[in-house]
Amino acid sequence: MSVAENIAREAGQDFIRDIVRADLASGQHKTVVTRFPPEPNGYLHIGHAKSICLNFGIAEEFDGHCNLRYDDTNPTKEDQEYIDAIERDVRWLGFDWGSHLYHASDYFEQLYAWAEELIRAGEAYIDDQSQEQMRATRGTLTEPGTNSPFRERSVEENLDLFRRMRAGEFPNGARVLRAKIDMTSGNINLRDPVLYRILHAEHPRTGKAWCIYPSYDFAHGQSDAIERITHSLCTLEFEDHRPLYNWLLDNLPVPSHPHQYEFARLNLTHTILSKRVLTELVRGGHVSGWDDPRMPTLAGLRRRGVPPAAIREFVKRIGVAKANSVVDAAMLDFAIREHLNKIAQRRMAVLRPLKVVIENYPEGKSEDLEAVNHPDDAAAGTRHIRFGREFYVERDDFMENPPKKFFRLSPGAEVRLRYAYFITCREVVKNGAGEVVELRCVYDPATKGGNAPDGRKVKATLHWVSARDSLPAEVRLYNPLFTRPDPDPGNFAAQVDPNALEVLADARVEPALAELKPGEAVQFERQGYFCLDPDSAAKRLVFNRTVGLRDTWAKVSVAKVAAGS
RNA sequence: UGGGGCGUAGCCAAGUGGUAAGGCAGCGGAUUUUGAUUCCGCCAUUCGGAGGUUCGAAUCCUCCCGCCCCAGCCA
Repeated sequence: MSVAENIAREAGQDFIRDIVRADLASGQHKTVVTRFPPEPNGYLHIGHAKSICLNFGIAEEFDGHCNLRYDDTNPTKEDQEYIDAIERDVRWLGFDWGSHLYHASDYFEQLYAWAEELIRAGEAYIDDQSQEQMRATRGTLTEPGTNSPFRERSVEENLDLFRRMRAGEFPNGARVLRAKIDMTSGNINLRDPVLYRILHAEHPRTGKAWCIYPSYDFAHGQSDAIERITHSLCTLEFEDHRPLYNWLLDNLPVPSHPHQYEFARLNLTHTILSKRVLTELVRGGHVSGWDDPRMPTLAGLRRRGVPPAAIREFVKRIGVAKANSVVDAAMLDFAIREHLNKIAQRRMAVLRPLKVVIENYPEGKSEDLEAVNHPDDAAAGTRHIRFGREFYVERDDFMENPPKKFFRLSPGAEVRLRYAYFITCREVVKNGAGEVVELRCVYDPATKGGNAPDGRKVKATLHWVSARDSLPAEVRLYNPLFTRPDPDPGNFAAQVDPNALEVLADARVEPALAELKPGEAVQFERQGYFCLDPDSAAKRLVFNRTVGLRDTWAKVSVAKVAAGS
């Protein structure tokens, strides 16, 4: 097997790659050219990641190239902010369009010329009907439409009107250019679709040069043809547009005839992948912004600490097919953990501190202990952590009246402090309200490092931080934006989980964390993977939880509560 | 009810006439100074349903059922 074949096989099998492979094998195409064509009207989300990985991935695997093309045909919805964000996010995901950056707006002049040709050929006409009239004469899903009274205008009149539309003589909505196809077609896209509309709006790139703009259908296929795209990949809802896509390419003197193929868009449980909804989430203040770590946007995932490689791996695992589906968010979590487990160094941090005093540890004494940075990677080295008489453990690691199978601290129980000593809880100190505020314990000096010379075992190892040397920090925990796995896009606001963000303001972390670099992933042992949030400052560390560790105990304890034990 | 698609395990998904890959989740068990990781094992006699063709059908044919998309001068 050749290297290229190996790579292609590695890349996985899906019906689109099968088509590409077949086209290359048959000589139908010598090279493959794809494109990722976002409209700059919002931020990219993980659904786009599927498309990006598909388009750029295929180009890479088959030694072709992929264009980044902005489908910027509707200036009323587009913005430079989105253009910048899209480039940043595609790059971050790990893809490079090289010099192949294009815009549908680059082709406005050519598109206009083709529209005139269509008019000259008698294949398009100017319709003066109002939007309401057009809707009324378009027919319904089951009834055919009827021809516009303006359908038989002369070529001369159509040309004159179209030029005057361009010249700005008419207000928005006064007239449109329509293709003359078939008002009785079962496919509504073929019932004389609108090709150009009047929009007196400033375009982020062409400014005020135009007041008429091509529709998606008139721009997309021709842009593909201009760029000599070989495989134009889009989502299922465009299947009905393919006949129109082909009609236009067949009726215009385009330089190439690309083919459109459709695949199912990504859906994920516990979130909504719709630009409309995400935009409303931001504008309605339900989240802090497009990069809120609860958002499924690439910017949000990045801020949460999700590595781009994990997203690419996730996309690879979910495959590409035509069946509508909803992928379990647990699959994304798995891909994130899998990657982070390999690269993240381990540190100790106590999210909800509970003070512990070792009564038989000399007052004022302290010692340095060695801790490994990564259990499976000796090259990651070690660091020193300071142990003393007083430190903090996780509140959840202590229970005064533990249920069966609770291995952690409780009165009389002995546990290991990671890298330090075995300790036994002797006394529980409570405040006036009856809340546990401190634990008085004793340690076994012979267990230094965490092993007992007499071979006795302990069932739990706890993480901890020194009371004197640890640093205060804020830790932000993120849960799914929606509690229910299948939130309703029509009623999303009411379904946003108010507890999706949980802020722990009094966490304590080991001093080494002060050196963590922005964007660097770290594992807080026994808790999960974290990263520094941009809100973090030298005096005030702020961490985001990217994803928690698998937690078998949490499942067991929840089951116990449910069972009433 | 017109047109276009899609139904393989709880979820994603291979499979294209030769006797149901893989992953996630789940469940057991081993190892473990993270209840993590790792490792091992289990998890569809059946492919939306019913007929038919065939030595042989998830794959071919017929009918039926279910789900998704389309009636923007959005993309």
